[in-house]
Amino acid sequence: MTPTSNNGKTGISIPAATMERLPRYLMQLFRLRRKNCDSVNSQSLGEALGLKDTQIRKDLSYFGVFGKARYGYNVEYLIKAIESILGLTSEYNLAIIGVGNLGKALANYAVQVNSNFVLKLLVDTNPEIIGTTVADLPVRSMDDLPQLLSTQEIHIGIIAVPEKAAVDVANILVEGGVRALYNFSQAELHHIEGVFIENASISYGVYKLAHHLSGSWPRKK
Amino acid sequence: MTPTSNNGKTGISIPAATMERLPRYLMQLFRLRRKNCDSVNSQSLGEALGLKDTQIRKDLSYFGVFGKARYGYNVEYLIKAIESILGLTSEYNLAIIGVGNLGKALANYAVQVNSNFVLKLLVDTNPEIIGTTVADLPVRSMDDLPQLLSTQEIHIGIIAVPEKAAVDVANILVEGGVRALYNFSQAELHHIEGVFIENASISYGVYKLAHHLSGSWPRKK
DNA sequence: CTAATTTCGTGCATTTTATCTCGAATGACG
DNA sequence: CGTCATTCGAGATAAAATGCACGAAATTAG
Ligand SMILES: NC(=O)c1ccc[n+]([C@@H]2O[C@H](COP(=O)([O-])OP(=O)(O)OC[C@H]3O[C@@H](n4cnc5c(N)ncnc54)[C@H](O)[C@@H]3O)[C@@H](O)[C@H]2O)c1
Ligand SMILES: NC(=O)c1ccc[n+]([C@@H]2O[C@H](COP(=O)([O-])OP(=O)(O)OC[C@H]3O[C@@H](n4cnc5c(N)ncnc54)[C@H](O)[C@@H]3O)[C@@H](O)[C@H]2O)c1
Repeated sequence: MTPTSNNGKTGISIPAATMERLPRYLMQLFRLRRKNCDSVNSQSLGEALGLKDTQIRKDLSYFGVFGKARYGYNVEYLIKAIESILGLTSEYNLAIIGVGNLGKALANYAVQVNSNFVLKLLVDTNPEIIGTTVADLPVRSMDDLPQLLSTQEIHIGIIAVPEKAAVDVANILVEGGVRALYNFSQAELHHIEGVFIENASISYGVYKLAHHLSGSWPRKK
Repeated sequence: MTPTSNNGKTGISIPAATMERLPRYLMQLFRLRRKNCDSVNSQSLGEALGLKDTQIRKDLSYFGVFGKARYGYNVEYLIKAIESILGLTSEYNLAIIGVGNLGKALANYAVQVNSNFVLKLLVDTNPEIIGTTVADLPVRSMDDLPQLLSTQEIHIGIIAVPEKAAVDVANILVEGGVRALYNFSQAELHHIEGVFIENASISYGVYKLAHHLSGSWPRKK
């Protein structure tokens, strides 16, 4: 059976909460692979992620049988399976708009995360930044962006510009055919038909920590 | 009644999901304040955040009565109320360890987010970075960190160093009395008794977008 | 003043999610 | 080769979260 098959469970809708957890499983599996672990059981995987073992088994069971009794899950196989479920079978081309501090950090980070994400384009307006090389890519001018988008397909546009420029940048990307935006600016990007927008929110974590320090944040088991 | 009071609902435990949403409400309220909106109703707040209006009313009702019929919620008052619930009444001192690209971005960002977070300390090991000024603060040497932590109280330690240095940095911070860590490195920080650890996860968002592009991510209504 | 209308707050039904439980499969070991 | 311990898979059950529906409060209009 291929990792993608659903083990005959057609029609069953996967809980959204399960889908949200899959990337976390994947990251932990990558860590295990780096440590040369061949297999992992639901209990230790759960401990690493702060989840109950039954939670993990149930999540994975929605997609078919991946584990073996008395052994657990094969790390490599499970990585392939989850990548397949998440649609990481094909490559995704990334463009980062705004190569300031955050843009640079993201550019360097993007190449590490997963080989399915390929950084293709870095764009800025600042003449001092245009032409420099970041993460082995030249920074291009914002003026050329529409033309660049017509030449190569960009799947995900990462917006790392100041708040007031974000909406304009988003529009240019969408006009150029980009269907998924990852917005790091504080701007509020309104919903655009047919475009998936994900907002990064580094501040939420700080709020959580503050609340923890101030009293008792309700613990998730 | 003060915004902190619980309207007589003592003993009722607040759903974890509600607590997770409060920071999002707060961010949206900040946006509205910047646009000089005085009031907002549950419906428009819900639309902006992709939530049902009833969800928002229910969440807020756990903490008491904040709204008025036919008017909605006073933005300023609701900000104060949520800040109070989240423990943002006192100030929190931040230290950023690792002033590379990400550290710099976070330093500049931290000062914008909320005046309750005060960036106090920037630390690095690189001699070329030590002594430079970022976000109006001098970058100090990592060697001095233990001493610096004994001089001033740091509430939240933000870790923006390479993966292999992260565990050491975490230990030094904890030994220096820091009780909350915000980890941006890919390292897995094991649970430390009495310390709250929050892991940033920029990659999850990209996985989500990839899955969306590859098929149909289960929509949250 | 009264009626119409908006929008809140909340009890309760529904839906979704997490956890418990246990049979079955697997491999270790004598 | 049979027994035993372990770990999975998944149905049943419990818990949590969501969303509906309606009464109450507040504002506007006539
Ligand atoms: N979401 C988060 O958690 C988080 C964290 C840090 C920073 N940020 C945000 O990310 C953004 C960037 O932060 P930064 O620290 O890198 O700022 P920065 O000023 O260092 O970088 C912004 C870059 O965008 C470029 N730029 C400006 N207008 C542009 C345009 N119209 N098109 C293309 N490029 C343009 C600038 O030349 C600059 O290089 C800010 O909005 C900041 O608030 C968000
Ligand atoms: N979580 C995310 O989404 C995300 C995004 C981008 C980067 N990152 C991670 O953040 C980290 C930093 O990224 P970056 O792009 O800023 O890298 P960078 O190399 O530009 O910066 C790292 C800085 O840490 C300093 N440093 C190294 N060892 C140190 C130590 N022991 N004590 C103090 N400082 C030390 C270095 O001198 C350097 O200035 C990396 O681990 C990267 O993977 C995470």
